[in-house]
Amino acid sequence: MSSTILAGIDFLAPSHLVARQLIGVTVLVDGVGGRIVETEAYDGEDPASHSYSGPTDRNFAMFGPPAHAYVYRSYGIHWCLNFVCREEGHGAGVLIRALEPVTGIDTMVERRGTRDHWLLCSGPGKLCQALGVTRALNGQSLAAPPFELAPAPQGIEVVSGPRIGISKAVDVPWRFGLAGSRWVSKPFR
DNA sequence: TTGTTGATTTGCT
DNA sequence: GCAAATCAACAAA
Repeated sequence: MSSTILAGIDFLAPSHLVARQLIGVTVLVDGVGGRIVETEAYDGEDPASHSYSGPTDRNFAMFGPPAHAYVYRSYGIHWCLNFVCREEGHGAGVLIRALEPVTGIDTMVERRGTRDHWLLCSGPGKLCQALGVTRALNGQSLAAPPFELAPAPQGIEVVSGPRIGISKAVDVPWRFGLAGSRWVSKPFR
């Protein structure tokens, strides 16, 4: 029960609220990670969400307990990391789109094969490669190793806008980012 | 410099 | 068989 609250965030809240609160939170995977600067929210009534059509072999983690990880393969090539929420019994989650590298940068550079720090985590696929996220972490609790979450600092400014890379419900402004951050995958208006 | 296209797995029709 | 919550290589100007 109490395990649904991590880093000061209640993962039982609606996914767009969780997405907003995740901005600025520091997340580490096996000691490698950084500060979240960009997220997107998805819920069970969203045509763009994987959970829209009910549980499948791939997305069952989204219908599991909140504050857990949902990892899926995108376009057959990349991994994408989500934090699971629960919204009135429907599958819901928050896609981690970008973060600012803080800890274990050497490891990220090695895994990504680039020394350009801008390209380490500025996108969901890159981020997962940099942090070593694979399907082995699907369904894992965010409260237990290798995950580690630290609360966001106070007074940060969050901006929102339409989501990216989807073809449905494009107008829903459920993309959130840290205002003025250069680490996002695409700048906000 | 910007724009377009290929790669590859998974799930649904 | 087709489409997808992406990324990076390559072509053109």
